[in-house]
Amino acid sequence: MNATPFTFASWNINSIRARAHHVQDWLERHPECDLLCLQEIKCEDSQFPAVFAETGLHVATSGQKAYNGVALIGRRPFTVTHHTLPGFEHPSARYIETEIDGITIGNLYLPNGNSGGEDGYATKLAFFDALAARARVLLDAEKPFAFIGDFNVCPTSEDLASTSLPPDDALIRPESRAAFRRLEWMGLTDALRALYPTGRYYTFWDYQAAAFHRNSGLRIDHALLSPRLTERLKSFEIDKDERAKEKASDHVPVLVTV
DNA sequence: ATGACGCCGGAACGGCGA
Repeated sequence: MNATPFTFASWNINSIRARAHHVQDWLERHPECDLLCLQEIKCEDSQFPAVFAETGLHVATSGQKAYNGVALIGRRPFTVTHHTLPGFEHPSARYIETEIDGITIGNLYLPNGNSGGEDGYATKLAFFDALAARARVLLDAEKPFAFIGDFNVCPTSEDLASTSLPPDDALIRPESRAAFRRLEWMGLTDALRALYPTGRYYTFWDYQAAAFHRNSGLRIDHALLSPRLTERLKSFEIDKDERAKEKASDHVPVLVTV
């Protein structure tokens, strides 16, 4: 087994151009983070702030205009294996995958599923189907891997403040939770719950109605680990302090160390 | 409480987010 710790993190940044300084500051305060997975960069590849590459970091993006978009920022060079999720044909930039230090990491931004009616919701389930198919491929190859990012699902009733969502919201619909559980049944492990089986942990607080002040949050940013990576799991942290900052994203960073 | 807040595009305010 690899004795050197490896730390990877996920952060839905809600526009990288609006919050590049937060990411820079955060990376300076977290030298242990080898790879940062960003979601909702909300810009095209060419608009991603140059400051990261200019300061010696390694950047890969799967961007698009105005909406969605994912990116990887690494301390060391890495290889991008996929810029889209195989089998997910919808033209939104929601997945980028790398292999680094022998670990495959899929950085994902799942559709919210509340807009676009039943078609919009079907797109969310279609992403889950493609993700399960990708998991099958990686499991069969016996790769140590992780899916990390904004899953836009609260897996159980313990993963949201009781008044934060209406009962038919796409983040808590039974089909959404079943799709998440299906990945667990395939053998993937919800890294936070492996270490903290019970208790309320949130990664998102709405901008509205003083949600952070009231701790009316959601746990929707997750890391699902393959069996071989789960054996190596050392810690899972939620950087809640980031939410209290001026001009914060509505999501906070989560860190996994193996 | 189809609202609040905050991003984007494009230069006002609708679309989208969760």
